[in-house]
Amino acid sequence: MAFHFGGRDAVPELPEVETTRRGISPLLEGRRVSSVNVRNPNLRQQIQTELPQRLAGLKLLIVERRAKYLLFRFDSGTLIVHLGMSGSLRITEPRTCFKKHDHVEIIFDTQFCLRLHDPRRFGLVLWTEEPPQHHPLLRHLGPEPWDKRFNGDYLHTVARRRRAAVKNFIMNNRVVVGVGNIYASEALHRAKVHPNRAAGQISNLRYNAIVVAVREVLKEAVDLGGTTLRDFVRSDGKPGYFRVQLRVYGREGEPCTCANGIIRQVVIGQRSSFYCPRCQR
DNA sequence: CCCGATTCCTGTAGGC
DNA sequence: TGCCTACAGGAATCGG
Repeated sequence: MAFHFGGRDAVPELPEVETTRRGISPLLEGRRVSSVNVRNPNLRQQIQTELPQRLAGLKLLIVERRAKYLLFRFDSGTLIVHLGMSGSLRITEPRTCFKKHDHVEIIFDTQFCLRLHDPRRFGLVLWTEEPPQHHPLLRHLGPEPWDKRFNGDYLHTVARRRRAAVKNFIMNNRVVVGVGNIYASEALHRAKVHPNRAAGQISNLRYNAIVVAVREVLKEAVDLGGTTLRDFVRSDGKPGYFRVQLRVYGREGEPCTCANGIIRQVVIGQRSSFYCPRCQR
């Protein structure tokens, strides 16, 4: 038994984090922590030295997700986990050989190991006893993409007088969560909006299209995650992490689906961005 | 407050 | 084949 959840080749964006949550929650919810092994505490923040004794003996109530954070809820507090750029969670049998970059292991009911694998160590494992939504890392987060409050009017209002590129604007966690670099390019292409356009100069109507496109591309990816989960079970763990068919990302020089333009790659906010100069205005 | 630049890190790809 | 460099990206942080 060895199921992989989360990014391997793929950067864990919101759909990958949600897929991870759906994969691990039925196996772990209701189980009690037997022990915790921290092999390398040097992640984005150093793992608290008291984490193992804090978690030992606690019963996991539920695994939730907020933005790209996984929230492991216990009676007395919450374990906040972020997969960063290269993190993945895997459930193994105890005493399975550690792979390089397996940094943390939580054993449940002495038979289920949850392991964090994270080569670049931008991930995060953090214990908090305050409500997680009050934690400094989470308290300023904007709405989830499927929240009713995330709509064209909202974006239009928040963007007023802002001169940042719309691509950076929708990647801003305070505006809306879960839109990473890849899906930002994809969503703006679907909405036919130029990624470099100033956020404050976009109409309500176009912001409606952006909301629809963000939800569409994220939902397709979450649905693909469902397929991935079935594949994990069937193929006993080989990742095969599917991504939504990307229409612009990584396709510089290729013809756009509109058949009129050639996809361009530019740098916006220090990040690679892809768009079609003909159909995105 | 807003926004651009910088920083963390390592696997991978490309040049020579 | 191997060495070197550039690049990838989430998000906190800093400075203007």
